[in-house]
Amino acid sequence: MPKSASDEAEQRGASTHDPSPQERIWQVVASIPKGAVATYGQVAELAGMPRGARQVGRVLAALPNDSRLPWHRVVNAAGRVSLRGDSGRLQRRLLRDEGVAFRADRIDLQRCRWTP
DNA sequence: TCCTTGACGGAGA
DNA sequence: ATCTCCGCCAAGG
Repeated sequence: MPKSASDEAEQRGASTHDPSPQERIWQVVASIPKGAVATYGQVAELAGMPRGARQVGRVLAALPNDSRLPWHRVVNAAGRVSLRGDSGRLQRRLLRDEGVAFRADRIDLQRCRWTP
C-alpha cells in the first residue's frame, strides 16, 4: 500500500515532483531529431504552454554554453534564426552541418519542420 | 507596483 | 515578400 500521496503518484507513473515548465521545454527540445527544426511556438505547445513561445526563448537563452541540448533546432515561425550576431551564425552553421538548407537565411519549414 | 525588455506570433496594410 | 502594430508572458529594474 502507498504510504503517502507522492508514493501513490509514483505508482501511477509520475515521478516524485512534476516536471517544471522549464524541464518540459528541455524534454521537448531534446526530442527534436537531427536535421529537423521546430518553432518556439511549437515547442511551447508540445510542452503544454499554448501561448508560451517567449518562455521557450527565455529558457533557451538561459542554457549554459556547454549544454548538450540541440537548442539550435529551434527557430522562429518565419523559419529564420532569431539570434543575432555570432550566436546566430553559430546556429545556422550547426543546422547546415546536419543537413538543414537555407535559402536567403530562411529555412523551408514545410520541408524541415519536425512532426512528432 | 509600474515599466521595459525580449532566442515570439499572427493579423493587416 | 516586408513592415508595423499589438497581444502574450515572465523577469528584472
